[in-house]
Amino acid sequence: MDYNQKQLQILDTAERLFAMHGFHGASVRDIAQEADVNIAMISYYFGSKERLIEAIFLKRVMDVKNGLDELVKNKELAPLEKINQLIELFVAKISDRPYFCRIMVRAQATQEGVPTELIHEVKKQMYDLVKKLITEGQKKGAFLGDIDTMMMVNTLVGTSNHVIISQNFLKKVWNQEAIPEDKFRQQLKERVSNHLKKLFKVVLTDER
Amino acid sequence: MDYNQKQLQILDTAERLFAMHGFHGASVRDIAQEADVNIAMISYYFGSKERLIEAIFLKRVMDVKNGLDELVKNKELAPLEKINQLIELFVAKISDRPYFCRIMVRAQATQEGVPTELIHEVKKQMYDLVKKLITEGQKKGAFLGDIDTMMMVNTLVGTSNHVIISQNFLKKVWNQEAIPEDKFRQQLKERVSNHLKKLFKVVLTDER
DNA sequence: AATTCAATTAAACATTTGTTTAACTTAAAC
DNA sequence: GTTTAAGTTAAACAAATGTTTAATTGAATT
Repeated sequence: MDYNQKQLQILDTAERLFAMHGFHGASVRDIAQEADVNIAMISYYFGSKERLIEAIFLKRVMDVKNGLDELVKNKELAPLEKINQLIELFVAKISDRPYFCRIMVRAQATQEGVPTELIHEVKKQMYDLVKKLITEGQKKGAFLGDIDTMMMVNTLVGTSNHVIISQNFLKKVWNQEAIPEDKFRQQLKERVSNHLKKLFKVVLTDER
Repeated sequence: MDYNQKQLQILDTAERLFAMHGFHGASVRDIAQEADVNIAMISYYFGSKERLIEAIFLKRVMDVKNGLDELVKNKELAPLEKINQLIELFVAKISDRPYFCRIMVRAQATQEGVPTELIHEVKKQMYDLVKKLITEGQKKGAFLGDIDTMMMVNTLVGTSNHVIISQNFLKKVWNQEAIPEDKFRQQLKERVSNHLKKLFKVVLTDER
């Protein structure tokens, strides 16, 4: 789907406002005003508010899906290296799109007029990929046998999401309110990435 | 705060509807109708919609806070046992209150007219407690030295929350749609609890 | 029995909501 | 230069929103 400048303004603004105020909390008037377009343009281009958020989901979820697909291609890596790449990719994706991360979390928490099938599809893909990577590692003798794969995915996704959505709190509690926003985000991204890599390593293998 | 029957009806219904549709997605009319009370009773008892959700937060958050306070009292337990108790308590609390868990997750993801200070307060308490428990364990030589405490809390809270809010998805992907809701929830609760206990043990200590 | 005050109600209130309309502009195609 | 169609606009639409009002009920207290 290729969007023109005005459509992109609407999509970006809507993503931000949906993330910060929720689907029903962000009005089309707010979106139109902040995106600097006439209200009617939203219906004109996207049909309705529902279809607008659907467009946002389609745009972003496809991005994640494609990222996962690409990851599968790399064959010659060691099992743990593949896991590490997955962690890095996933953390990077949601760190770079914190607004969409918030929308996703909200969408999972409820049934807020959101394309549930799309979410389930990409989550399923995620689960299947991790399962495959861990099983492969086990067959090669690199990973231990007794592993709750599904819960490991929950830890990966849950930890990453939680760090993103509670950024403001972490900044406060960690006494990092002085440093600039971008720098803090970058630090957080690396820190959660390293944390998860260590976590998976110590759980999946015998080493530290 | 002691509420009468009608107030409790309102609080319970509002909690459920706020969780499922978001703060702005659940109208006071919906709440009044499902709680089987007149609309005006909500303003009469709680003042406004804002103050209604604040009352919900106050009710539930205090519950968690008190639970954490009690936990600190137990002194004679081994370091890992204390961690295990914390995990069990936390998982139990949010498993038994899935609606409020959803509201909390939404509230953290955004700024949806919610008492942010209250949330930050109880989260801070949680962080401080884990920090204390881990530091104690390290001093006693039971825990390893190189541990990212803050990220461990994120993993505990993030994983637990994520499991609760994506229950429906897990049920589907795990092919457990046949078994009754209560049984499934109980299974999930024990599974995530065990998963986190193993995780913390293998990260904090040298054993498995 | 009269008084008092909390509980309860239906109706009304002013805003805000998402969406549509109909007129107008722009610019490319013929 | 005319035609065509997409882009753009302010205004209007009905419906839904949170809150208040004013009247009524109920049951204790005096």
